[in-house]
Amino acid sequence: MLGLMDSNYDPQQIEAKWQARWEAEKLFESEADPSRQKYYVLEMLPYPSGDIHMGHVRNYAIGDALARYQRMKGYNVLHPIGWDAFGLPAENAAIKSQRHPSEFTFSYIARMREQLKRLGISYDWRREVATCVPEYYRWNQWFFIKMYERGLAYRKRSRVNWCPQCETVLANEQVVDGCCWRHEETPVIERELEQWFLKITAYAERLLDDMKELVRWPERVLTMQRNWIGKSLGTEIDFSVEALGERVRVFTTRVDTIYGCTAVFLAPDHPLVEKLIVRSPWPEKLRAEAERIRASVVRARVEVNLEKQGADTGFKARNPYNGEEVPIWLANFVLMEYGTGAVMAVPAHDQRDFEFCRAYGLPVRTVIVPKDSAGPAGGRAGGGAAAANAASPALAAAFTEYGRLVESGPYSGLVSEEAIARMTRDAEQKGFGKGTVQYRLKDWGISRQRYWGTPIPIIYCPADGIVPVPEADLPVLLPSNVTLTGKGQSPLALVPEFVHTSCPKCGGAARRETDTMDTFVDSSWYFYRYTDPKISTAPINRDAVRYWFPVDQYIGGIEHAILHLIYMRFFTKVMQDIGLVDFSEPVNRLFTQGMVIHGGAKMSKSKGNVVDPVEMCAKYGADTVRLYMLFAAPPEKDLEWSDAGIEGGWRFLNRVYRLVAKQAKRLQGVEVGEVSRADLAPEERRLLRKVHQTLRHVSEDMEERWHFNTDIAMAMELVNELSDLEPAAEAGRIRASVLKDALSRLVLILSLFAPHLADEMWEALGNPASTLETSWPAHDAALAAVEELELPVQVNGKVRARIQVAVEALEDEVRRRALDAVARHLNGRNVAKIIIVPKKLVNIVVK
RNA sequence: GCGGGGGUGGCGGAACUGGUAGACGCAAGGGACUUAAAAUCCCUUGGACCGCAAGGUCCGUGAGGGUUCGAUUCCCUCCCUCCGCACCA
Repeated sequence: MLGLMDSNYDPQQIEAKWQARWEAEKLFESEADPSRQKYYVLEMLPYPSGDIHMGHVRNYAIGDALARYQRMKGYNVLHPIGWDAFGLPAENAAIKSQRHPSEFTFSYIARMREQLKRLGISYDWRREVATCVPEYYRWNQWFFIKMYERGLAYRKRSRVNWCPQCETVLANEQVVDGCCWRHEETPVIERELEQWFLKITAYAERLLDDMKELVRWPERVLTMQRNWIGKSLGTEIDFSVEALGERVRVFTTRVDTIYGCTAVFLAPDHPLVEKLIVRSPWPEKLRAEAERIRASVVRARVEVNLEKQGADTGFKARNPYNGEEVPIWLANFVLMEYGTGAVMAVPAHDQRDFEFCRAYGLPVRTVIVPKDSAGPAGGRAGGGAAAANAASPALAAAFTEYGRLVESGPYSGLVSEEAIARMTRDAEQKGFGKGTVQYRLKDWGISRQRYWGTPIPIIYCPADGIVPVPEADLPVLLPSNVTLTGKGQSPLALVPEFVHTSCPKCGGAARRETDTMDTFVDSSWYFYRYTDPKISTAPINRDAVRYWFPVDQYIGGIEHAILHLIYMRFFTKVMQDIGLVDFSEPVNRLFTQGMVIHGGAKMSKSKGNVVDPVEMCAKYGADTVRLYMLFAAPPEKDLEWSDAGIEGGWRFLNRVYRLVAKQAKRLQGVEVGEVSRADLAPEERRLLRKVHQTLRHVSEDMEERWHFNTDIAMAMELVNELSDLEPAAEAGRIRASVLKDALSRLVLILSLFAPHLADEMWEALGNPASTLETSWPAHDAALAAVEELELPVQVNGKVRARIQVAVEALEDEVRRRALDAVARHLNGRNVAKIIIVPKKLVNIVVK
């Protein structure tokens, strides 16, 4: 005799019992098996911050519902978890308390692991990965060296975001509105540092192109990535600076406007600026101007809508198209990091140039008119353009659209599109320019002046220069005896035995790189490691990857749309080029869940609005918490936490428990046979109809839509129906076998959302195995079907009556019944048309 | 400014491909059980109006227009809100 249920629902006891049993029976473990179809469910790995929060619970409850469903559907499911274990928070905590970051990290991992286990998520814990152990990070180093060998990792001096409070570099993503994410009042300043970069820009085109494979990714994420990459087609044009015998190259997407160019603007840190200063009759003054403008660029990163500032260099550049000389100005809105760091100023057709030129009294010359404007056909010089130019001081804004060229020499009369093509070709033929592609995407700066990360495996030798650590010498271990000061300098630089080494090439004294890697490197490939987490001869096991990849479903927060989710795609492409994998995109389907908010704001310690999942589990049990996380909102939307709401979930599970507990004893030994519609009593029919309708809804929803809130709502309706029919069951009008069939299917549905309770009830109904080992039940369309339905009858679109008709009722009958039902609303008017939508409604149109 | 979500009862939300708006849950009110409370169970619950009642009428998915027999759903204009990017040439 299998266990029977107590009269009271005790989630603590039930959940402990089933978690122990699942673990003992290794229910969540899976192995590659080519004879079976696989399904890889992946959730974004958490940072071990100490405690799980509701956002985690939501993420993992979604993943677990899917993992359980796919397992019951017969797939060989891989469902792993790990730890994004390097990072600044542990280092800061360590500085504060004079302990070691690894202490924090590992104790937090242990704590969070227990918390996750308390939730009963179906993870294969044998595959757990922590990114801060040498067995893992050595492969970060290995990837780095592979990239270095291919020219994809390089070193250059560059500007970094620096927080004066933290005294350390911040990643771009740690800069919020120009300020430090941890010191919201502290503006980030710029510093120049030697940095290691990964050449993600070399993959810009493939990152864009392969998006066509990502048909199962949210459009939102793809759009964000597309904008982030920011491809734009344009033309580079050389202007000659005859006074210096130099050329300055500008980038423009609107070469068609070049006859309207009235200046050339340089970024204040453009390399030409120094040469101009040297040759200037007023070098001191120009240098001071350049400094002033440069400072205002820095400020522009903090403040929005900064005023345009500039300075005339006194030099001129010649426009190769019309031979005209225009002044060279420094401008604070021109960025050295984009394009060539120099632009041609066309105030009539670019809003920024317009504002600048107006502020400094530079001329504005119209060379594009609207295509449909009534100017002289062919746009010969004079006429419309002259009139437009005469009026230009009154112009309120630049005309930035495509149009027709005027006053543009041989190109006058062309439309912009045509002019761009022809003028670019001419520039190429005459050798003063070329068509080109620019991206906003910048190379990924991965150097961090921090301790708690992967050491960059590079040695600097006075004789041999930059020398990568040989593969055989990996890993470069992170030393443990460091002093963490948080004072701006790489902590590793203060560890002599780490820094001092010998050159792998010449054996002479050399020193190591002391920066560590951005932790986004760690998370760019961790999901490969799960397929064989212990492999020590290579970063990944190719056979295992071949079987398990691609990830069928990835689930996580939208905040990683252009960070982790683009780095991860980049890494896979590099891995493809190295020959590690034979595909270019690692994730088939991506799902981004909404945030958990409370009192209108994202839960956070600083706002004091955090609801602790551990406390909630102690109060209601994991099943209730998980159920509520799935019920309160569709998963892609933000979810507002509600104390009353979770009470509702708790009440529902109690109702189900009582319902099943009451019947379990008499149903335990009952055989459930095949039922056919014909031999069902009316109340049996009614019950099974609801059962199969619910099952149909949930089955369809789990495949595609994932509106778990509606699945649970349907399960609640089914429970309501069961309660309503309880008297009929007690009176024997519903046979035990039918009732057991209904309850069994309800339990299997609930096992996706409240697995512990489901297994408890499943056992009490006489089943020795877990719900997870049971096949997902098919729904019976005949049983789900309705025989009779209520049709609304509209008159001119307004519901005036409802009629009961048999599903198979003929149109004639429906029409006749409908007309009868609304006779009094027709009062003599002519029926113009009757629209019958089968099984939906009747609409009678009268005049 | 550009790009992308979103706006439905007192609240969270449902309505999947243009076909009964408000499923399910919460909250609220009433009732049953109880000495009482908790728990549980039952009933009511978008708004306005008519009716003793049975029942009925009108309005209603951010606003205004349009297409359609029929619009929360499609089209146009606008408002509000959230998110991302933001002087990218």
